[in-house]
Amino acid sequence: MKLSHDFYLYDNVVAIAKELIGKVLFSCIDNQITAGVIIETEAYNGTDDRACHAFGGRRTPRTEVMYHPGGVSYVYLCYGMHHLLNIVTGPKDVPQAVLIRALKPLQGIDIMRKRRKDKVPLSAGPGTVSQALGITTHHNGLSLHENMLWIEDHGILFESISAGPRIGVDYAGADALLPYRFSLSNDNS
DNA sequence: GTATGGATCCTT
DNA sequence: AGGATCCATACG
Repeated sequence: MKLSHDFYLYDNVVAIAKELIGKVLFSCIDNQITAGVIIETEAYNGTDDRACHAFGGRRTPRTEVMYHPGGVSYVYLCYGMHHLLNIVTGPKDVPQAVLIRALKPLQGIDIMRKRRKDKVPLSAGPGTVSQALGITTHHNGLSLHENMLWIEDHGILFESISAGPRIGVDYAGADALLPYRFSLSNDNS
């Protein structure tokens, strides 16, 4: 079943980023259901996090959705060509989000391969995750309690989850070193 | 209005 | 190791 409102509203994006490892992300786009187990995430922790788009309270048309109550999508274009999928968390007006960086494909794998044009990896790396699921900026601001994009708890537990610095945020100075990236420690592929 | 650079991916 | 590729943002 879908994760509850409370799961997303908890005011601790780092804890949520870790808890999302092992949950199952679904999309139903163009009448095609695809899903995968979340195996890598990163937390972006509000106005005090230099790596966060909402650092310093920046509120623009792009970042607006991060200020919504948790439980909606935040999709934006990176490097002019990659759509990156984030999950907004925390209370209203607290701009926190979790970047989904990698999935273990679970359902609709043929569809995912087709969307990826048979390239590998199928869904490891934030740009490829969105592509495999059919996510674009058109899917920004979707509620995860509806039937286009949602996350379920299938009771999957992993023995050890490792934390480390986030990828590609060197510009964030000391904040780039924070252990806000979570992934599986050992290969369970 | 212009300028700048990025939460990346893919091929060499 | 480097090119692709273009929007969002910041600045004037």
